Amino acid sequence: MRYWLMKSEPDVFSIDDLARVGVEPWTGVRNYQARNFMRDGMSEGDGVLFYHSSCEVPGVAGLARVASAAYPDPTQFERKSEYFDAKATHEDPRWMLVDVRFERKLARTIPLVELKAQSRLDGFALLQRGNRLSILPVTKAQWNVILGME
DNA sequence: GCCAACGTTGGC
DNA sequence: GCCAACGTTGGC
Repeated sequence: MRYWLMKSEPDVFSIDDLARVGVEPWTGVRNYQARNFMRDGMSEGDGVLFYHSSCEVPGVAGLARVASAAYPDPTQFERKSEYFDAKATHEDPRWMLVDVRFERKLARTIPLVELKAQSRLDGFALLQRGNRLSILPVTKAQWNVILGME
């Protein structure tokens, strides 16, 4: 089993939204590296840190699980979608996604500033310079450190 | 294949 | 709102 961090802007889709729907297809990823993590790295049952970005207190807000293998993101074929991609075809889909299942909210959001201050998280992909990826790998050790900060 | 221009992300 | 970082696009 592997571990991941997935970013979401809570104004758009928060951990509470995930709690409400239960399972959410992770549509709209349009970055190749992030796509490759979903397509080549993720397996059903993997652990997910649900991260709130671009908000008052950015940080890890909850836990989720990968709930499917990767499959083509249907929004790439929807002409009216903001995620439409004219170069994608059903025969040769360009964008993939996984389903994400709510597990639980953390007792508190663990703020980015605290993650940065935790020396045991040196090397954590989220904290590396200029990182903008919306999906990142997390080691088991990093996972345990972060949950220990709850 | 290079690289300038442009767009997006996301913290602050 | 600013700006650093960096991915993508497209001309050449």
